[in-house]
Parts: sequence; C-alpha cells; structure tokens
Amino acid sequence: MLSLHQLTCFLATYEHRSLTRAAEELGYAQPSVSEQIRNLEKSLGVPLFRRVGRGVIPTTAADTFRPHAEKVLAASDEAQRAVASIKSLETGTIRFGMFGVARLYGGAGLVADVLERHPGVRVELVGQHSREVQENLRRGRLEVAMIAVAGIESEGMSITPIARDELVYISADPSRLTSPVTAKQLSEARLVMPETTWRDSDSARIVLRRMLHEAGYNPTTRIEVEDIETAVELVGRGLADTVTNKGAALQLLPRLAPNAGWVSLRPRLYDTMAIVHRTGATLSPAAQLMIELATQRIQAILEPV
Amino acid sequence: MLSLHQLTCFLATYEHRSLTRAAEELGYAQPSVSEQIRNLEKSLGVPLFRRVGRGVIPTTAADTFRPHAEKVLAASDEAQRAVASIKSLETGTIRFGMFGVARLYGGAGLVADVLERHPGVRVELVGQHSREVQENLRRGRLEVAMIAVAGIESEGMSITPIARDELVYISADPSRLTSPVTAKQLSEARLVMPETTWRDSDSARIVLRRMLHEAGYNPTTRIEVEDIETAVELVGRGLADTVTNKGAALQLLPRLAPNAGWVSLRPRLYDTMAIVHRTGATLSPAAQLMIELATQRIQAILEPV
DNA sequence: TTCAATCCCTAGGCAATACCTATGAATGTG
DNA sequence: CACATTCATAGGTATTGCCTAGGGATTGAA
Repeated sequence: MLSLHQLTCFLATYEHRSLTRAAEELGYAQPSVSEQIRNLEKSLGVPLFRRVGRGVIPTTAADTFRPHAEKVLAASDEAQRAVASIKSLETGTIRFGMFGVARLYGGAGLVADVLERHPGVRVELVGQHSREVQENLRRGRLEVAMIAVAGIESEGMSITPIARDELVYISADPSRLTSPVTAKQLSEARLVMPETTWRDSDSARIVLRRMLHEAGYNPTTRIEVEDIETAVELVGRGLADTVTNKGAALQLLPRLAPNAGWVSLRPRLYDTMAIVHRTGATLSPAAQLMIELATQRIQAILEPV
Repeated sequence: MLSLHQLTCFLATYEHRSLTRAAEELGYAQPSVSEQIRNLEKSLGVPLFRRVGRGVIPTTAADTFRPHAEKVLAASDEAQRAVASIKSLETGTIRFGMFGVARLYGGAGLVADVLERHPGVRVELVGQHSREVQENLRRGRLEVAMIAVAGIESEGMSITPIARDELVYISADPSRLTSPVTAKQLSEARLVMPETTWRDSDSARIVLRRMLHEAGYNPTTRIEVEDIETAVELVGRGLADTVTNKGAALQLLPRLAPNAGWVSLRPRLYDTMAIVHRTGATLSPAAQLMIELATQRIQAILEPV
C-alpha cells in the first residue's frame, strides 16, 4: 500500500541522491528511510535507486515517478490547506439555523457581519420556522441555530436564552390601542395570524393560546396567512388586527402599515429567543462565530435575558 | 500525519453517510474505519462528520475536503499507473504489430534498437500480415501496430500515415523495364503475386486492382505464392514478373534476383505505411517507444508522408 | 410506550509497522 | 593498504492498524 510518507522519503532521497542525507533532512535515522524506500519499491514492483558505493542513483523509473510523487504531495498539502482555511473561516460555508421572524431582526445584517470579517466565506441561513430548524438540529443537519422557544423543552438540546421579545397587539384602529389588550378583548378581536403551516408549534402562538386558555377563552383567528409581512399588510388595510413580536412590529409597521400602531398585552407576553444546539456537541469555530454575532444583533434590538 | 488510507476511508464514509457501510465496502470492521476518521479529524483539527443517531452527516469542512481528497487519490493512482507502464519497459514484454513486408524494412533492426535501450525487456513482433494485425488491434490483443493501409478505413482506429512505399514492376527482362508500365501492359503480363492467403485484403493488391479496373482491365495472375521472397526468386529465374513494394524490391533483388530490375508503374501507385491504434487509447511508454523507433527506421528507407 | 434493529463508540488484545541503535559489508579515497 | 563514507542488516521498543465484544443512543414499528 502506497503511503504519503514513502513519497516524502522518496523525494528527499531523490534530491539528495543519498539515504543518509535524506534521513538527516527528514529527521530520521538512515535505516528508517532505507526501509521506506524498500517498501515503496516493493509496492511499486520497480527498483527506484541503484545502490552504488557512494550514495544512490535514481533509475529511469524514479525519474518517471518523481513528478507524480510531487503532484500527490502537492495535492495533499492543498487539501490540508483548504481545510485549514475553513477552520480559520477564510472560505467554506457557514450554515446557521434561524427561524422566520429572527431573520427580520438580523438576517441581512448578520450575513453582512460575517462577510465583513471573513470575506471568502459562504453563508447559509437555513429554516423557515423555528420548529423546522429544531427538527434539523435534532437530526444533525444543523449544528447550531437561533430559534424562538415557548419553554425549555427538547431534551438532548442545549438551549441558551439570549433575549426576550414582547408580543404586541397591532391594529390600524387607534381606539383599540389606547390601553393594553386583555385576553377578553383578544378573543373578541378579528385577527389575522401568520405561520399557518406551523400554527400548532409556533412559539408565539403557544404563548398566546396559553394565555387565552388561562383566561377561559378559545383562540379564534379570522384569517390565516403564511408570512408575517402579509399579516401586517392586512392590518394596515384595516381588515384585521394581529399579534406578533414587538421587534418585528417595529420593523414592519413603518413600511407595510404606516397608519397602524401597537400596544402591549395584559398581562405582557414574551417570546424567548435562544441559541440551541445538541447537548455535548463541540461547536465549530463557524458555529461559535455565528452565535456571537447573532447574539449581539438580537440583544441590540431586543431585551437581553 | 495525513495518510492515503485515511482519505480512502473518508471518501467511502462521505459517500455512504455511514461508517458501517464504508467499512463493508472497504472490507474492514467498523471500528477500524471509525478510528481512521477520528485520526484524520485529529490531524486536520476539524470535525468532518457529525455523529447522529442513524449514520453520520458530513460537515461543511468535509464538503470542502472531499474534492481535494479525491484529487490526492487520483494523483496517487496516476503515479502508480505511470510506474506500472515504466515497469513494462524494464521487465515486461513489448508487443508490436507489424505486417509481413514491414519486417523487411526494419524488423531485426527494430528489435536490436529496443534491446539496446532496455536490456531486460522481451520483444515480440506480432503478425504475418497487416490484416491479421488489424484484427488483433481491434480485439485489444495489440496496443499499437504498423501496417500498410489502402485507405483510411476502420472506424474506432486511429491511423497515422508515416511513409509511402511505391509499388514497382519487377522483371528479369530488361526490355520490359525501359519505361513505366501501364495498366494495359500489366494486364498482359505474366505475374506472380505473393500473399495468396490475404489476396483480397492485401493493400498492395487492392491498390493494384483499383488501377486496373479504372483502365478497364481485370487483374489476372499466373502464379500465386505465399511469401514475397519466393515471388522475387521466381522473377529472378525469369518465370514471371511481379509487382511489389519498392522498399522490398530494393532489399530483395540483389540477394534473390540479381539479374532482375524494376520500373515504376504509370500512373505511379503507392502503398501507405501507417501507425494504427485504438482511438482514444492512452499509449504506454512501450508503445510510444516502438512507434518512435519504427517510424525512424521506416522513414530512413521510404519517403516520409 | 415499548421493543427490536441499527449504528456509533469504547475497551482490550494481537499483529504489523515505524523507528531506533549497533554493526557489518561494499565502495571509493588518501 | 588503511580510512572514510554509505547502505544494509539485526534486534528491540513503541506506535499504529485491525479485530472482536459489548455498551449507549436513535429510529421506526408494534
């Protein structure tokens, strides 16, 4: 079986025309190099050097072999170098899980931050929703993610809360924004809610349902849409009100529903943003970088926990 | 220290997304592959796979590493292949296809040339006739050959003309050699022709038949023999005339028919000598050597094309 | 929920390999 | 003819590669 070590010994010997000097250069004893060359010759089935009194002389087979050996070692170096630059985040792909709303808080800026520090890198923000992201985490397709969690569930996962995001009531009707909205008002409101597909596992919805149940009401929504932008736009047209994360509201209202406003709930409700990864996993430098940057961004916008 | 074996294990694991299946493919126990991957990860300083319940999942570092690993192994294979073909020049057998007449031009000298450069080698000149040689080429029993071709036929074969050999009229009767022989004279002559067995596919005969047909004559031969030496000898005895390659005539006349002479045909006809091998084949050093030597020999005697 | 199957890891043992030092044999050199 | 240099061999130790056996975790089905 050919080995890279044999090739190294071969090239040193070829250059120096001497096993002794090759061994010196490589820091081995002379018989060790001798043995490597012997094994290489055996595995190739061709003598590579003629042993003459003073030193060794490469055969024509060695002449032919040399450029190939150099190419193999060069490719090997290149392979190591490629991985080393991954390690130092010079190139490669960083994959980070992020649910829908979080991208509003930092998505584009996060990518910008990463690219600014590591211009060669590719960035992927994966996941439409925190639940889906969680699934990918569990299956190992994602190393780390930032998601919204309703509680500290999911065993096997290490969840580190980094910020909380208040849930607020949004409406285009100023009369409904005069004071904090109660469960009763909420149950009577005409609501448009986003994230239809994930309605059962969306953490904001879970928190909301819990609050309503405790007050003895059932959640009812008039309209179901998939993305929060659409929901906010509908609010802007006065067709319904909605409840969503305050951070998202602050960002979207001026653009999509300038005539609408927001007010807290009573009692106040919060969505928790957390960094999640498999318990016990050693995080890669890429993951650690993303955690740091994402945390900074989120905490600059929301209330740190 | 990086090793080729680690790369092999890595690629198998990467492809199968499973240590167990990689081990199966490579014929090892699963912990052995596991250990190789672990060592590779250690030496690269980067985790390559995330171990998740069912199988393993490559990290982005692994994605980056993979093409490099493949390149290293490819270079290694190439290195071994290169030496293997060198080896065949030093210990193996060089087999070269050559048709009957060509051996007159260089056969013995060619073998001498090869042995002088590669004393350890065995040389075989294969083939009685260009047609038979072509058959062996087609079946892959010969890598390369020098044959006479009537045209550029034979799909799948790469044909490189290297020289042309005039067909000349040979006679012991000086009166028939005073001027170039025409189709009419040819059709009226008493001819002895060699290569009886291959009469239909012999390129010299094909060229000759074509010329006669165009002039409205049918080829008729008085005597058919197998080898050209016999034919020339019969010409020397005045029993018949013949048409053969000029190169062969020049070589054989002094020895076998000193009283005979030759004259061109009108119009002049030529037999083409060409190097033939399977299209797309990578020629071994042995083959390249033979091509070079044979071409030199032939072109020293005949007119290069 | 439970159970069996799957898959990876760890542990411990054996064999092969890598490397060392010491020494012998061959070949040029003074 | 000694001497210096260089490679090969011998023998011992440490490391590595590979194996089997068994444990823990995840997955998919009952």
